[in-house]
Amino acid sequence: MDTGDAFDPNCPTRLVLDRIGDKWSVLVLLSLADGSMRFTELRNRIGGVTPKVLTQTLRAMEGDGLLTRKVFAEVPPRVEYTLTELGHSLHGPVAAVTHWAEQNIGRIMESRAALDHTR
Amino acid sequence: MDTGDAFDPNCPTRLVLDRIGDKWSVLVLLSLADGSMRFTELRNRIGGVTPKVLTQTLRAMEGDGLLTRKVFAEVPPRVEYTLTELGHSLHGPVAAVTHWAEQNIGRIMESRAALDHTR
DNA sequence: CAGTATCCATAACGATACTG
DNA sequence: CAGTATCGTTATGGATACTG
Repeated sequence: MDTGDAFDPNCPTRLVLDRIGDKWSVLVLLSLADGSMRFTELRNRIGGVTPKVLTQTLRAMEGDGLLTRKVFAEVPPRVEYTLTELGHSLHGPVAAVTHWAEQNIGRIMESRAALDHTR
Repeated sequence: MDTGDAFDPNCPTRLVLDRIGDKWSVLVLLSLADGSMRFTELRNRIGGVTPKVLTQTLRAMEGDGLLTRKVFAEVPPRVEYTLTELGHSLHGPVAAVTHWAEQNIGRIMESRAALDHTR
């Protein structure tokens, strides 16, 4: 089995799960899957995210090599965020989870409601 | 595209991602994939988790219908946690992500180190 | 346009001790 | 055995205002 080291505190699973666990990284990944976007484009596409948090998310993903940040020396400034090959390769697995979520959210909501009276 | 509603605040993606985003849910899921386990078994298998947090995790997953909690009226008490069909169905997508993590953790670590001098 | 800076609220997580 | 209770720390995310 390849799940053994998932219980190691230093395991890769933890690191990646921490990344996709935050609210915004997955949304950035899905947004950029179609192509490059600028900061404000991302901000508009992903409703509810503040610039501070979006910046944090982008910097973290850049640090992990999931995307690149390209600054154009223009006025007004332009910054393009683009998924790397590594970032694209994560899209498939993440899409599998989001697809599962869409398929099964109904059952989850039913379970949440149904358990109340048994507790 | 089926990613549209991922940007809806009430979207299923958010709910599921919040669940697998916490440190322990995925480890519980992976642990129970092989079969039922008792509370203390889980606690020993998943190093570093406190009883309080493990209980919280199990209750949340039970509420979502991912696992069942069966209490045996015995002395000493025995409680078995078992993955539901729904829980098992989530194992595949999650395993895809953990597998990706194991395959690509090396590149992530390299990126983290390489970016330092460019900032 | 693309961010930074500052402050704040919350909650996730952990340590420890105790109980049906 | 399988939790619960209490307390404390820290990390995350958000609101708001300002800047190169």
